[in-house]
Formats: sequence, structure tokens, C-alpha cells
Amino acid sequence: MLDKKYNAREKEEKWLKYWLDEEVYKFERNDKEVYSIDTPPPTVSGNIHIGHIFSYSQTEMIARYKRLRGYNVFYPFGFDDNGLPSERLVEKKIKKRAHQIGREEFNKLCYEITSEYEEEFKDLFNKLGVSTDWNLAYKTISPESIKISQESFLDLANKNHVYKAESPALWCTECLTTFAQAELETNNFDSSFNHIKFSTKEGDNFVIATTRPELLPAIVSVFINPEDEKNAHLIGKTAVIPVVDVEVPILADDKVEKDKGSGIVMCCTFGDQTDIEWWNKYKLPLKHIISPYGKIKDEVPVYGGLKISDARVKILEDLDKGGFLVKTEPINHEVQTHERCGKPVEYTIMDQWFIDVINHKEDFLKIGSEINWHPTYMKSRYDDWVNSLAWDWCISRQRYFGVPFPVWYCDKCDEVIYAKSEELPVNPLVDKPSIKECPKCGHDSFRAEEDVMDTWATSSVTPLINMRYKEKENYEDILKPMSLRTNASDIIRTWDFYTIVKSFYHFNERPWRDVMISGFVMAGKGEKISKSKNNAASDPFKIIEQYSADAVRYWAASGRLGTDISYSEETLLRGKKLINKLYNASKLVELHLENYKDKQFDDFEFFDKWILSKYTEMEKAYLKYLDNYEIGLALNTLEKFFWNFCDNYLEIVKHRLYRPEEFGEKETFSAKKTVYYLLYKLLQNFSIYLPFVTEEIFKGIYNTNKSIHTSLIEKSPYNFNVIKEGDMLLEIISIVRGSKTNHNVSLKTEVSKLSLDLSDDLNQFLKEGLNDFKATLFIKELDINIINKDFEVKDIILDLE
RNA sequence: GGGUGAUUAGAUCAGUUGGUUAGAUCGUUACGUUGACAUCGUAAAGGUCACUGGUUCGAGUCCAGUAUCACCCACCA
Repeated sequence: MLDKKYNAREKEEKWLKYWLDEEVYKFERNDKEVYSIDTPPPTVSGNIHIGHIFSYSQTEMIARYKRLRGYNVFYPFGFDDNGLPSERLVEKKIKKRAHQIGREEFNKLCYEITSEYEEEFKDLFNKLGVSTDWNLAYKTISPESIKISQESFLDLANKNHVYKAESPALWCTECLTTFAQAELETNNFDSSFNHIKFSTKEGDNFVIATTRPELLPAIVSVFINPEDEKNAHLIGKTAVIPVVDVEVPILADDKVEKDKGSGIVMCCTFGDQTDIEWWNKYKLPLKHIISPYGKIKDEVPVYGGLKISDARVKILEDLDKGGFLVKTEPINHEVQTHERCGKPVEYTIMDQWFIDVINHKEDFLKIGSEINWHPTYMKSRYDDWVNSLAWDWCISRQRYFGVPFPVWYCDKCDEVIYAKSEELPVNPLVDKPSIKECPKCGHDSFRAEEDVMDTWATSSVTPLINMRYKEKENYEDILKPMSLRTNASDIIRTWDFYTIVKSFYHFNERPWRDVMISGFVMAGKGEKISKSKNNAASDPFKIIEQYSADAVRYWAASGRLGTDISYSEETLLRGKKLINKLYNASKLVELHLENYKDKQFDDFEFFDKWILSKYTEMEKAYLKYLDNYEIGLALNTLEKFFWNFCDNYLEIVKHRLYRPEEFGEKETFSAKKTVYYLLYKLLQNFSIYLPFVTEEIFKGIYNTNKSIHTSLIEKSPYNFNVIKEGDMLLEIISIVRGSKTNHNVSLKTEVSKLSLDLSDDLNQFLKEGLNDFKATLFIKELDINIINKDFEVKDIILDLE
């Protein structure tokens, strides 16, 4: 028996426990086809927000859908707990920087603190009803993941796709590490545009405008566009840099824009990426003046030891004193920053490990086109990114909490010593190489590689982690390729791209068949969710408590795939209403199924045929949408049908259900069979969105299975071709109801006489459903006149006594 | 500046290959306690489908341009 009222909080707790205790979502090998999902391991950065609910719910609904369609669903969860975001979380929490407490101690704290946050994540996802098998869960910093990540590195090294090189790299003076192109972000900064007077040895004067005057000591040349007539006379001469008094050549390059600033550019090593390009192209000397900590290097005269910002002030003062500063104008401009901390990027030059991506763009594009992108237009974002790649993928990070490179160097000849596969996982700082002597020079002492890998170098192998790559017990056979990757559109260029890179290098194959890209949660139209503004209900736990997990999932399912969604109380309330309606409709059905025994039957009444046919039509659309990952559109279709089912069909059929003596046994059985069948189907359809309330109803009324979530959808066979006629009769019912409303009387008011003009055809159908029709509208007398049109309501006489 | 998408009722969103009066929910208004449901029901009001052109017998839907928003990229002298 269903309770009188549905208590979501109590029932959600109950069914969550049941699912976990009964291992309803446990993955076991069997002969069913596997459907596997590569879901994003959330970054453990201490910040759980509403966006997590949104994208993870959508993926989860696909898992439930595929389970209902008979697939053996492989859906493991993970946590991305290595790398900078986790380090920053820990540093914030202990209020100390990593280098202040030392590597070993710091890593220990990282393990502990990230584990705490993972429990919180796990709790949230459980409460949301995420149907994962936690036995399959992984952490990107676990020994197993480290082993697989190192294995991946060695495989790429073996295939000559990684190399070590001294090369310019993006450097963060806040995080004290290099980072990858993909981690760049643009931010707006207030700054000043300084017009500085230069001269040439030959006696000319010219002006260069710059936002970074502190880089004057790093100038190695000056560039002018070869077609710039105004400045052409300077090309080939020697420029004298003011204040620092150094001479550099004036060269020509067509990358210079004639009309920008004075049309003359200073080239520093390094101020931006163009500088690096020119430095390479023209083999310019290196003057690297920025220290890792964001100061001017000590050896630089006058300005050595100053912070970048202080050096800027000082050099502007000196320029002004010397009469070199023509003018200074304030500007707000975009500056490239490190996305993890927002600090403007600097450049450094050091030994780094790189993965070659520039040489295989064509291959990555090809793999990209072998994957089905949902929505399809998301593929062009991937293509654009691959086409725009300018750097190889730098995977060295001068950090602590990450996967160590399985690498040592010979102390004498610097030969690279790779770990052996069977030694993994290794920490070269602790472990020693298995060889005793350097194979190149015979020397017998080695030093460890101290850098760790970029986080993406590990999260890009989640398919390998999922398949337990090279483990004895593995899933390699069923996960090559995986069925689905899901993520939001912002990490196409990182997570999706890098995973494709690795899959191509390891297996020469696409990592997944389908990719499903979701949008973002917005606070309102065009308003981004932001922590500082606090413009969204920030605590997902509170939202679940307030509205129930089912209602939150309902909100998360709304909208088209790939488009942004707003945080909307209205939608949450709408979900709550739907849950209530579903529960109450089920109670009505339950009431009439007390002694019901299902059996083969096909002699349905007219309105039963009508609603069954409508269902079949709806189901087709529902399945089609879900097969295309259009979760929201499937829900729309389903919901529309459901409200019609309640407001119209149940209102019609309840008379027959209550009064079998008046309508007949067979006729009443037809109604029972219809509601028994359709409610079951609707519960299944809703179960992917509302797993808790549907389970409660299913177990209360049907209980034909361990859980509704392990039942199977069998397509509805009913199709009686009466949809049009039924819809027309419904229109007539609506007109008569409208008449009652306009007279301000109850819908139970009797109709003394209803006069209808009907086509002969429609009249035949009405005859089949006549008793239902009359009972629904409380009609005493019905007068029908046959015409050529479909129908017209001629006269409604209400019994207004 | 470039790529991709979005722009529909006061709010949140649907509208599947172009085809009659553009749909739903919330909110508003009126009415109705009807044996699942007042966390309800019935109905009403509410839209120049961002703007400007074009294709077509016919455009919310296709094309071009403009504006605004979002994600990504480039520039960042």
C-alpha cells in the first residue's frame, strides 16, 4: 500500500540504502552487450557546486536508460585528485605553501585532505541517486592510476612520442611551475600603454609603445613590417635602447602590424609567444631576466632583485627622468593568465618533457571524425582547437602532488634511464633503477627526475584506468572503445583532446564511440554563476534537502543537450509537482487494482484504445530522443503525455473503474488492464529522471523485480489507429467543461441536453465510447445530427438548479 | 577580431524534415472542495517568435547582415 502522502526525504533515504545494500548497480560480466561510460572524475578542489549536479545527472540518466534497454552498463566514478587544484586546496587549508613544509609531508596532507573531500562528493552523488558501482571507482593519484599513467608515459617514450627539451615554456610565478597552452586563460587588467623614445646609432629617432617597459633589459631586437613605408628607413640599422643603453638590430617581419601603435615592436626573450617565434626564426640571443618567483634576476643591472611590478614603476621613472617617456595612457587590456590562479603568464626556458602533438594534427582530426559528437556542432570546437595548436604538450610540472616521471638520469653523462614496466609504480625520488650501471657510460650513480606530470597526462588515460590497463583482471576486451564520453563544452580542448591523443598513440583507435557535451549552469539569463557574487543557491546538499533529489534531477534534465541552463526555482517546483502528481495518480490506479490479475486481453474499449495508441506514439519519440542523448526533449514528450493521461484519460475512465456494475465486467477489466499497463510503462520511463519516487511506487504496486531500475523496456505493441478521433472527442469534452466554468458551476453539474453535429465516421467512434463520454460530462440527453464536417457543438443546456 | 551555439508570453523552457488560430509550466485573474491529488481541477488574459533584409505560394523554422549573451580561440608592441 502506498502512503497517503509521499515523504520524499524519508523515501529517498530508504531507497538509497536499499540500492547500496542490494548492490542493484553492481557490474558483473555476463552475456549482455556492454555499454560503458567514461564520466569526468571531478577535480578535487574543495568546491562542490550546482554545476556538478547538472552535468553528472545527465550522464547518470543515460546510464539508467541504457540499463532499461538491456545493456550491461559499465559506469565507474572517479576522482581527479592530483595536481595543482588539489595542491592549492591543501595550501589554502593549511595556510602554508607547499615548499615551506617539504615534499613528503605535503603529499601526505594532500592524500588526507583530498580523501575527506572525496567522501563529500560521494555522499552528494549517492544522494542524487547516481547509479554507479562504487567498486569500480578510481582516484587519479592511487598507486594503480600512477602505475597506468607511468605505463602510458613509457609506451609513448617507446614509440618516440615524448621528448625532453630545453625550450621556452609558459611559467606561472604564483604556482611556480610550467604549464600547458590549454591552461591559458584571458583576463582583463588595468595597465598603462607607454610610448618610449628610442634612437638609432645612425641618428634616427622613433617611438615604441609598450605595456611592459620592465622588459627593456630583455630586448634582443626591434621589428618593423617590411611594407611599412613610414619606418622602412630604419630597417637594417641598429637601435639603442634607452636607459639600459644596449644596442640591438632592427629587423623586418611581416607579422608586425603597420597601423598598431607606432608600427614598431620590441622583441624580448620573452614577453609573449610572438617573441618566442621570432627568437626561433631569427636565431636571436637569449636574455631571460625574469626569475621563477616573478622578480627581475639579480644579475640584471639596476633593476635586479625587484618584483616585476616594482621594476615597471622604477624603469618608467628612469625613462621619464631621461626624457624618453613621450606619453603614458591608461588602458584596460586582456592579458593571458594561468587559469588555475589568474596570475599573468611569464615565460621561462628549462628542461621539460613534451608530448608531440604538432606532428599528428591530421591523425587527431581523423579520430575526431570517427567519433559521434552530440550535439554534432560540438565537433567543430574540437577541430578548431586541433587546427590552432601551436605548441607541443608540455607535461612537466615543477610540483609535488602528482604522478612522478618514471625516470632517472645518469649522474655522469645525463643519459635518461626509464623504469621498467614491471617496476611500476615507481617514485624515482625513493626507488632506485634496477640497472646498476649506465648503459651508455657505465657510471653507477643516478639522480631522480624531480618534476611530476601534468594532471591531464593522467586524466587523459581514464579509459585505460577504467579497463585496468595491463592488470591481470582487466576489462580491456569490453572497453575498446568505450561507448560514451560525457563532459561540458569547456574541456573539449583538454580532456577530450588529450584522451584522443593518448588513445591514438597507444591503440591507434578512437577512445569512445560517442561523445555527449553538456552546457553550463547560469544564474540567470546571461549571468554566470560566480562564487563571489553568490548569485546561485550555492550548496547542492541544501537544494536536495529542500526540493528532493528527484526534483533536482528534474531540473537538471530540462533543456536541450549542449545548451546552458539557468538555476530556476520554478523548474524545481515544477518537478516537485510532477512527483506529487505521479504519486497521486498511482494511488488511484492502486485503488482499483486490488484483486487485479493480469492476463492476455485485447478487446479494449474506445478510450482505452485511444490512450494506448497515444502512448505508443509517445514512446517512439521518447526512445528516439534518448538514443540521441536528448534527455530533456525525451522528458518533455513524456511529461506532456503524462498530464494528458491524468487530466483527460483518468478523468474519463475513473467512472468505469468505480462502477463495474453499470459499465460491465469486461469493460471494467479493459480499464484495469490499461491503467495497469500504462502506469508500469510510465514508471519505467520516468525512472531515469525520478529514480526514487518511481521505485517507491513500483515496489508498492508491482514489485515484479528487485528494482524498477533493473527491469527492461519492451516496446508498446498497441496501435489502434483512433488517435485523431479520440482527440476530437476530447475537444468536445473541453468545450463542455469550458461552458460549465463560464457558468461558474462545478464540473459535476449535469448537462440536461447536449446537441452535437458530427460526421458519420466520428459518430461511429463516439458510439463505441458513449458510456464513458456521457459519464465524464454528466450528460442526461445527447442529441446527434450527422453532417459532413468533423464536428460542431451546437447547444449545451446545463442543469443549473 | 575568428569559431560555435543561443535570443520565442512577466519568469523558466519546448517547437523533430518550412504548411491552418506559435505550445507547456510558474506567476496573474475568475470560478469550482468533483469518491488519486488544494503540492488540486477548469478556464481566461498575456507573444510585432532580438532586429533588418532575402528565398518561397507560404518562414519562429532556410539564407545574409546587425545587436546582445555564453563557451572556446586569437590579439594582447
